Amino acid sequence: MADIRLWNTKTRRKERLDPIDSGNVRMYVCGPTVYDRAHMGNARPVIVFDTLFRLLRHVYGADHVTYVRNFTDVDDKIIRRAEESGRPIGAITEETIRWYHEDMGALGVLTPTHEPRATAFIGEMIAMIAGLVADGFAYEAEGHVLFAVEKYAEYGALSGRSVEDMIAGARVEVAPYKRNPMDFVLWKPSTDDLPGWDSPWGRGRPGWHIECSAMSLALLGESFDIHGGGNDLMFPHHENEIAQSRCAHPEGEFARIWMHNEMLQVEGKKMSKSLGNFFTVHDVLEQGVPGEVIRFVYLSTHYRKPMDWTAEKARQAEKTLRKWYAQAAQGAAEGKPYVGVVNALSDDLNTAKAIAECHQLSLADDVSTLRYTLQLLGLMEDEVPEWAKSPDVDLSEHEARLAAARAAAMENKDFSEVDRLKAAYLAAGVEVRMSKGGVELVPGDDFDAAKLEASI
RNA sequence: GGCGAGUUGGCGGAGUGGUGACGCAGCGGAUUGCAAAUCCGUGCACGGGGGUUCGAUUCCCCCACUCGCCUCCA
Repeated sequence: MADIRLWNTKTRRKERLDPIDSGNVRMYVCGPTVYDRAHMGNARPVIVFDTLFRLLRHVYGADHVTYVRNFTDVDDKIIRRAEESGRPIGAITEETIRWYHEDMGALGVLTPTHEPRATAFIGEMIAMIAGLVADGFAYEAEGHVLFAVEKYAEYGALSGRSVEDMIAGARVEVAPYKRNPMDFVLWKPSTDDLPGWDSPWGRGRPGWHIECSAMSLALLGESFDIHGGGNDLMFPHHENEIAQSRCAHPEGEFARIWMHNEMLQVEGKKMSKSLGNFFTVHDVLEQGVPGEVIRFVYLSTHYRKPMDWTAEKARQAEKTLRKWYAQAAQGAAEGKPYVGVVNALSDDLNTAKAIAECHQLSLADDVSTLRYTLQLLGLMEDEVPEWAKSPDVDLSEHEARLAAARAAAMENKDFSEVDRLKAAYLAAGVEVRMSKGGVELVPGDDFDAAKLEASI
């Protein structure tokens, strides 16, 4: 069995993955707040952890991995969106979840084992909060329930901060009912016009962080193997999750290995609406960039490094993928992924190295291994994607015509007709291959049948 | 101000205490009527300064620059 080593943010070291139960390897990844289309940045952790999910399934068996990625469907951003649009919250979240599945599916992302919605686990959240209050880790104040960070000595360990330092930074929300400025909300009151659930502290709704603690407990248990997300979540979200879960269940370990991906940039700059470089995944797909190309570009940078999305990278990725797909299409029905790629992925998900190994498979023309390796990487399913298939057209008459013209030209040394035909074919997106062996016409991805007929 | 990440050839991007992958582009060659495609070959880099070491791009320190987080933005 391959030895999987992963960088653990918590210990700041690469550690060997030693599953608590190798018959059920468990991973939790923070999913989206569903109020709008997923943007290109959102897609990075999705692709990164999907690739890890695929590796785990390959190593431990598809039935021995449990992957949980939540939907946050109760949140102030959603409430705001509902107020702005006049649409019901449920309609917004349902629509957004549907979009999410469509867009991520286009990127070759597998559906996780469980995709829990926060609103389906309110009871579990209330139970956990009640326990924290009962044990003195949390307190009620003005309808809110707050976690008292001073009660958890290791608060800040994940992100390398101390409560004192953070207070000195003085960029925390000022709220008079907080005992410590760093205390965070577990439960907050809802007015009648806002979504709310009955609780021991009155009608209200959960704070953001508690859902992940409650849902990971319900679906993965007190201790599980991997917890992932973007590094912007490291503080405060993950720090707060740890505090809640460890205090609620001190006998559990919560997550053993914490993984965080770096952020995405666009053409060297932070993606932002004001810079006009803000794209949703849907936008990019609509522009005609195939999902496999997006995925390839993401995989070409290691997940712990900042990644720059550029049009040039997409162009090169498409070129490479077309070449590989043409080879993979010839692969045998049975095969296995390349061990060099499995090893690269096993070394802290070195996807860039994995792609380099694929180049070697391509060079060696090992079409079957390439095929199953691309499948492991999520770059193709059973078949080559439609967009990468050659247009199904019969150019044999044109080939014969060009061959005849060429033969004649060889005799009389007048190549004008050959050159004219060649130029016309090229203009119509047909690749012209002439050699001693004969003439071959290959329709390219920009093949235009109408243009071909018009110009010949 | 605090915490963290990064700085490798023209571009992208791995990696290592001792001849620095791979891809794209470039250059040379084979091939071609000329090309294209393909194949073969090839030049080019470890931000700056110290230190440890027989030897550092790789370890340590300092500096510069870039970026992220600290505002429930992945």
